[in-house]
Amino acid sequence: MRAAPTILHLDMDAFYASAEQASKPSLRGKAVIVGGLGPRGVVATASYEARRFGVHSAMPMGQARRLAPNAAYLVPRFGLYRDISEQVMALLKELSPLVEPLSLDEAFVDLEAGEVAWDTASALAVGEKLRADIRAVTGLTGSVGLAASKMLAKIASEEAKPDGLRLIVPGTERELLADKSVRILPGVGPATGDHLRRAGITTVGEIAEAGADELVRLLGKAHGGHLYTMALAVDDRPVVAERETKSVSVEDTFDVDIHDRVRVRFEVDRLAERCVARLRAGGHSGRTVVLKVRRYDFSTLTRSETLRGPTDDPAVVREAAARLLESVDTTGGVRLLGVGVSGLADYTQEDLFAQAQAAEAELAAAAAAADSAVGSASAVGSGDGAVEDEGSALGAEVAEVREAAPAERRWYAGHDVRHAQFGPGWVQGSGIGRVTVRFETPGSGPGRVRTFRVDDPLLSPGEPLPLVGATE
DNA sequence: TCTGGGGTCCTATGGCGT
DNA sequence: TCTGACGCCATAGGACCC
Repeated sequence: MRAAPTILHLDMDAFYASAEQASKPSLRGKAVIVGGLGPRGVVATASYEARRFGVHSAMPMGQARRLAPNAAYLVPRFGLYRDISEQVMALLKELSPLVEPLSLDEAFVDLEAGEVAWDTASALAVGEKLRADIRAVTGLTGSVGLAASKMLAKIASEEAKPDGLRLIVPGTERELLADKSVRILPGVGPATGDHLRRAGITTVGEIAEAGADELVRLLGKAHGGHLYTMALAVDDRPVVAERETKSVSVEDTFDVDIHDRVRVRFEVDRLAERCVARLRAGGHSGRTVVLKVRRYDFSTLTRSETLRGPTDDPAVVREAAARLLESVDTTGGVRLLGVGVSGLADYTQEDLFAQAQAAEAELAAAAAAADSAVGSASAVGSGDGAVEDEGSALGAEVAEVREAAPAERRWYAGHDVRHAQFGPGWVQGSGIGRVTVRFETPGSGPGRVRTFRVDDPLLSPGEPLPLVGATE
């Protein structure tokens, strides 16, 4: 660990909610909750005004609505957040080549590698200037933590929130950590926290007192050992700029459980297509296909299959996922389905060759399996045979469902729209054939609300407007 | 109105080759 | 030839993070 507090952690304050408040003047100073609005949605971000009602991230939306019935509820607009995030990351890259993004709203920066800070005074100056720059460029606030290691910089930014800066002076770390809950250490979640509590350990200081052996005994070699060193405030993890993607996955939770086997199969097909689209967009191919199923009772299981070579062929992934689905009991209903690909490889000609071979082999194997299945089914006559027969009928029925995809126009709460007469605004709510729009822009004052029919021809979806005046 | 979506890492287990 | 130790890989699950 270094001697000077030259690792910076930036955490944007209530990022999604703040971005929405910045683009919607009428929401400034109000409780804003961003998240999934369906019956099974959860809160992604709550504005600080909403947190006063007890609303927080990961809370079921229904509970949030009970706590804060008058808050504004919005669907996330990742495109907007990504644009803002890129502006912020660009500012960080001006400080140092070593920038490690953790998510859209968080990153570590190695200030020493950027030669912009070498001691407490210079680090503080860089941190304050960064906060000012972020505000000037994006109109949003971020909190900055400065310390001699990643762990402590992150703890510092957490304590600085909202809209603050905190520096942990090297040498004071252990003393500072001693009385804090074990939950502030990275890697200690609800399960590990409970585990430690049952062993009589609730503070970071108690971890340090317990000793390395005891921690390893309690939590295993890797986790226990790591936690013990963290508790001593020892953290040598470097800031890593480029991290390679290890897997790509997509998943959907359904508003109501799916029971129909045909529908389940159809959704798995769609997820496989989406997964491969993302895989290809990232220039990847992968060898292992993973199917994830969450059942009606929230029990979750995964099944995976490793192919002979990496693929980015939708048909290959779809078929592998379908085979995996065969081994899962879905009676009782399915709440969530997911398809992922791991074992990623860079796309190369060799991969292409291996993929073609693997696809052929898989097809041949599948054909052989189908033959033998049909054979044994007809031999049995009934019972198991009925299940297998349904399998062969699935393909045709799935194709039919795919044709019948409805293309109804949806107005999502919070999304930008444009009205031919009234100009730019955003969807405040919709239902019963009506959509309510508030006409305002980031630079305007709070705007007026008007209601239209959902099929009003003058109303069209719009693009997010820049938060900081592009016109001025 | 119970519990999202996209990831990472670790552990246990079992097969297989040496 | 049998057996054990060992390492590697595939698979499944769980914890954690934002």
